[in-house]
Amino acid sequence: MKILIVEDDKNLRELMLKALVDDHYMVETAAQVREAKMKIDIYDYDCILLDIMLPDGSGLDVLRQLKAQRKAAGVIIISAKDSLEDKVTGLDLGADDYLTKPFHIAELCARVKSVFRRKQQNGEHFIECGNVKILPETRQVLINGKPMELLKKEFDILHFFMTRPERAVSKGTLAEAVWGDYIDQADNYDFIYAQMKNLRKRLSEAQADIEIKTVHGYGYKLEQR
Amino acid sequence: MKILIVEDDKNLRELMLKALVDDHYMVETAAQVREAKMKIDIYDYDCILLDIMLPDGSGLDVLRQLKAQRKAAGVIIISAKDSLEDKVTGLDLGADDYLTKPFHIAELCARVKSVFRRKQQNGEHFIECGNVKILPETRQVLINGKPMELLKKEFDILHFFMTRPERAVSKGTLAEAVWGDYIDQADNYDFIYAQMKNLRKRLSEAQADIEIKTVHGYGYKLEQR
DNA sequence: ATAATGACATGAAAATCCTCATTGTAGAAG
DNA sequence: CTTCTACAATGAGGATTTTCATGTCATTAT
Repeated sequence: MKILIVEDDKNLRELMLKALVDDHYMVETAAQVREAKMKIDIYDYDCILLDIMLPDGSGLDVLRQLKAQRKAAGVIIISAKDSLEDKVTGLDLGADDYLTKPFHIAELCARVKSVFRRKQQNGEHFIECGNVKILPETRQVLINGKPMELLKKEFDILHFFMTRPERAVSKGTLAEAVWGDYIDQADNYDFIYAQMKNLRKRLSEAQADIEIKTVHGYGYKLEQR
Repeated sequence: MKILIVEDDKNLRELMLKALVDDHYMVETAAQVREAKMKIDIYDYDCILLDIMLPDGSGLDVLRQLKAQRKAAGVIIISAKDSLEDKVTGLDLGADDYLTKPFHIAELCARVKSVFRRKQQNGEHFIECGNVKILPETRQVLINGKPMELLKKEFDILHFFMTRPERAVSKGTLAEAVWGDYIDQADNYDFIYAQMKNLRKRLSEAQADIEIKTVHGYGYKLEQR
């Protein structure tokens, strides 16, 4: 159970950190929007505690990136005073809960626990992009609601790109994510080309309105038409 | 870069936690021998900060388990007063550095950094068991110094067991580690049986003095003859 | 002890995945 | 605009991995 705390106030951050570590979560922290975005990009968190007023921007931007990347993390928004506006925008953007400063640490722990509880129950996780929907749990793919067959690696690759739609990804990153660590500094990427060809064929045959475009000299990028 | 802090003094633990988190490491903590052993069993850390005097036993036991499991984590021993005995035993057991309480947090950070530096340089990581030696970086296997060929999955499986010699491992755990998350609650384990057969054949043909025995109703276990 | 049941092993067949040789294409340089 | 070069796509073949059908072994019950 991995949590990211995004909070610029050092004292509060450490207070939260301590409480959650004591509750046996794996916790990381970020003090700024920039740092938070970077970490979210790299790691998958289960829950994010998100302050809105940050020195270099609004926490809501972090939330936007999170949703754009289709990350499944639960989000608890934390904001000074009860700025109704932020609360509404936050919940609109898909936050799971809202906590107003100041708050009791026990209250925080309870909210975190309940986010996890809800995440456990709603087993209907899915990722959608255009007319393509995938269900990671069962490794199923639906196009316009019709199921379509993908082989293991094909699914892994599609899943990878649907997590990062519209973003260019290098072949090295893709290889590491789908094939594992030991392949990272590969001398040739023929195995990617081969899988790409098959996956693209399947997507086009199934009339998906998404497409994996190549970024010459770099990698690939999933685009919606 | 993942660090585990094993320290029973709450204040010191949090001080260390804070400093290392600020240095952008991923940090987890344990207050007891029991907790530390559990976490080491499950996760792979790059560095472990290990207090010796703990409420439920000696930190040296944690170190022993670590080495028995052939984990690659660097270890910095932390001990009250400079008990020369613990220091010697610790370094004997393969600790990388030694720090005496009380110490400056800056000193700790410097030591951690240097452990990582050394780990980067020494590229000669290997795991050995009986007359079998494997080099994870290059995915090579040597038996009595003679190289032997293993296929990808075979290597992954052998590597997995050499990390946990003499310990029984369930098929579910093996599957999760070698094949990935989505396979965990598999309905049948034929794919394991198949790989097991091939790996065993190769090991016996190459005259390895290790053997993967089956633990009926549970899984497998690597034994040295 | 023997039979019955579930767990594991085995060899062969099938499916999947990767490699290779070849062809096509984008971008840079002339 | 043409040529050159590196990168990417393709199809076929080969290698690896998984599945399947069957046989063997361990454990429990009879």
